[in-house]
Amino acid sequence: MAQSVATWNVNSLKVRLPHLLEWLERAQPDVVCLQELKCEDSAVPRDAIAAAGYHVVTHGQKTYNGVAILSREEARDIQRNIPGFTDPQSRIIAATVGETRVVCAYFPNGQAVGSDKYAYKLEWLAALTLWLRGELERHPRLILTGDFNIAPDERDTHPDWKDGILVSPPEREAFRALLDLGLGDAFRHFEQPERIYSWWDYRMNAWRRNFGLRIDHLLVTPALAEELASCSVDTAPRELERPSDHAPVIARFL
DNA sequence: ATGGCAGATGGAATCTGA
Repeated sequence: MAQSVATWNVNSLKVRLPHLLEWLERAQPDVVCLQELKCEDSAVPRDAIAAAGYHVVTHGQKTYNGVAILSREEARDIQRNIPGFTDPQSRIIAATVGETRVVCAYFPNGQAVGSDKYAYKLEWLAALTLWLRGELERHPRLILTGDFNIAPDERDTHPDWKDGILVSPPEREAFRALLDLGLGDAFRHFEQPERIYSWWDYRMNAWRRNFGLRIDHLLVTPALAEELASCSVDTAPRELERPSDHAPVIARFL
């Protein structure tokens, strides 16, 4: 099986490619789920990814969204977006790697509580949950990972973070509904230091103040939870020049 | 401190992100 699975919202695959390649070399993940490629499938730098030792499957989109799964072992049974949920935005790609079903997701942001985009976010979350209920019956070894755009509870926000989008009760209830399907938060499977986040706004000197949110997650079924060895945020890439505003999160298995 | 940043598009100003 995969020994490690990571997620990283790269905020433009084109701009972040050097960071990605450097990180693959250092962290040596077996599976990497990427979000916000911001490019079409035809613009994915496949040669550079192959040279780094990874297969890649993508569900790209021009300008916004776009997701990919990189894997040491070739991915199979690839699915794009949620069946039966018509969505012009490329937010999901799922595939099987080894014995593990990997669902890579870029959850909608929602913009502001009460907005049209917020309504879309909640509809999308409901469709995702309904779909996953069936997927979990077929795949005892499943990992749902990506940029959830939800900070699950107060531990996942800087103490000064006020209410609003990403932390509203309906969003947190939707996150809870995913856990209620039988999934566990890999990060919370372990004792963790306080104030660990995965995203920091480019503005406000947020990174230097650690004014962040933990919104990038890996949720696993019990069969995978039993094999978890660690789960941590790797903040090193956030220190680089022209960083993504998200840091990669990686789960390692026994 | 919720802005003032960053990326894409297109070739300036606007949209989106979170």
